[in-house]
Amino acid sequence: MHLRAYETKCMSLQHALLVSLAEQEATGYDLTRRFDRSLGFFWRATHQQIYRVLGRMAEDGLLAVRIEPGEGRPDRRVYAVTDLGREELLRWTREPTPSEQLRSEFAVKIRGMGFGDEDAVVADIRRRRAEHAEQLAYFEANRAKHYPDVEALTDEERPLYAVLRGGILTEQSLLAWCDEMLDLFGASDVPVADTPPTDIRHETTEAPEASRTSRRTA
Amino acid sequence: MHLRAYETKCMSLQHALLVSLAEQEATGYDLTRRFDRSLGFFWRATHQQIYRVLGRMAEDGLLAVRIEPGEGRPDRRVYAVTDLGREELLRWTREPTPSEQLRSEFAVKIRGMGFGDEDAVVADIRRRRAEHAEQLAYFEANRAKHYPDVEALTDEERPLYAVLRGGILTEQSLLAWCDEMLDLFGASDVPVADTPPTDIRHETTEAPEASRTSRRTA
DNA sequence: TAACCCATGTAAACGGTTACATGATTCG
DNA sequence: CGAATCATGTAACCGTTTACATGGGTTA
Repeated sequence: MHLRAYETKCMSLQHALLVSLAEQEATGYDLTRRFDRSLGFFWRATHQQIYRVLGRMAEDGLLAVRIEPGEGRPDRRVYAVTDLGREELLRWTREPTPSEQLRSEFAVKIRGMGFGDEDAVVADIRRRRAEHAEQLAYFEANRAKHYPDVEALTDEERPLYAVLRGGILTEQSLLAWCDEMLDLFGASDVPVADTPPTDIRHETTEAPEASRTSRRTA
Repeated sequence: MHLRAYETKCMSLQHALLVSLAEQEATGYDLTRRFDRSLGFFWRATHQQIYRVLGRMAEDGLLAVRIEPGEGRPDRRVYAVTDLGREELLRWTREPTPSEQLRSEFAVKIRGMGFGDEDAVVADIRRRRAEHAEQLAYFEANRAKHYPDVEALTDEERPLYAVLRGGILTEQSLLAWCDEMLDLFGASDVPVADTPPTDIRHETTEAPEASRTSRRTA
């Protein structure tokens, strides 16, 4: 069978889909919702993109499609990983993952703040601090709920926990950066008002939860 | 004057170029090298892309071009920010910066490791740990050299320092994540060999505290 | 009855990457 | 003499985003 040229390059949505479908077969619609939730924090994708890539993967034999006729609504096209797909998954885990270069418009703006409205940039830092605090609280609540005891993790849970910890560490780091900058630019005296102490750690069982639409991590 | 549709959208390379040119006028070639260096860790761009965007920005009146004839080699096209460009820069600093969704193939791979070669993934974690340690050491050396005293920073230096700290915190966080995962997946007994304790910290000569990224509380 | 969910798609535009091309100068 | 530097570009491709489209079922 032929290999498309781009299969050798990044093409990561494909692998994200393979992982998600290896966990559980699904339709494009299902996957879209999964990407809106747990997986979505680390890899976002729109339904248009997902449908297109699913189609290509099926063509390439990585996925098998089963069509469930729907009355009135369009047929459900349920995708499952084939043997070839599993081989590709195995191959992929064996190759080194290139370090993604971080690309931060925020950092560029900080760097350029001297040429613009400094007060506005400081306000933006404060706004983002609140965002990161909220996201962190959400992750932490998730962790406390699903993985209360690190020692008791099963083999299946461990990778999910690891990824969640990645999110937590990332948010903690961004939050700490914002705090440091607010201190540096002399704006720490303005009350932040909305979020409790920055560093929510492990055993804490309180966790606000609050304004979150999506929950759960499958 | 007309506005292109995409000026209202992200279009961030444009702003990165505005910032860089506001600091110092330059040719496309100069900018390419700048993006390979300091600025490049937070925003990478190839020369092709830079030339294209520079051309468009000049068309739109954000930049002025001065042509210095070169003998033999192509003319130097030196770009400088116009008043309109400075206005755009000001406008940009006043609008909130959308949180960039992080997109990590690495996280996806961790999540899917159960369907692939787990040992290979653990090896990959170890490899990336070393990369982050190296990058962190580089940043930290940079900081020690250029900004040895936080209290003594000038107004011009402060944003540059802030951005560098962002890089340091990011790398510390990724490094801590790798360490945590190596511990979690029971591979910490394999010697890492190359880098000293995770947490290189600022002036603080206090206790190391080991793999922890953020401190502080508002 | 209005809004949202299910479920699929097409089309166009844009941003970014890679490959290819040119040609003089300087340095080891 | 070969490699790297200076300095600019074209062309093609790919991934991603946004807008638009369809149409029945469920719920407030």
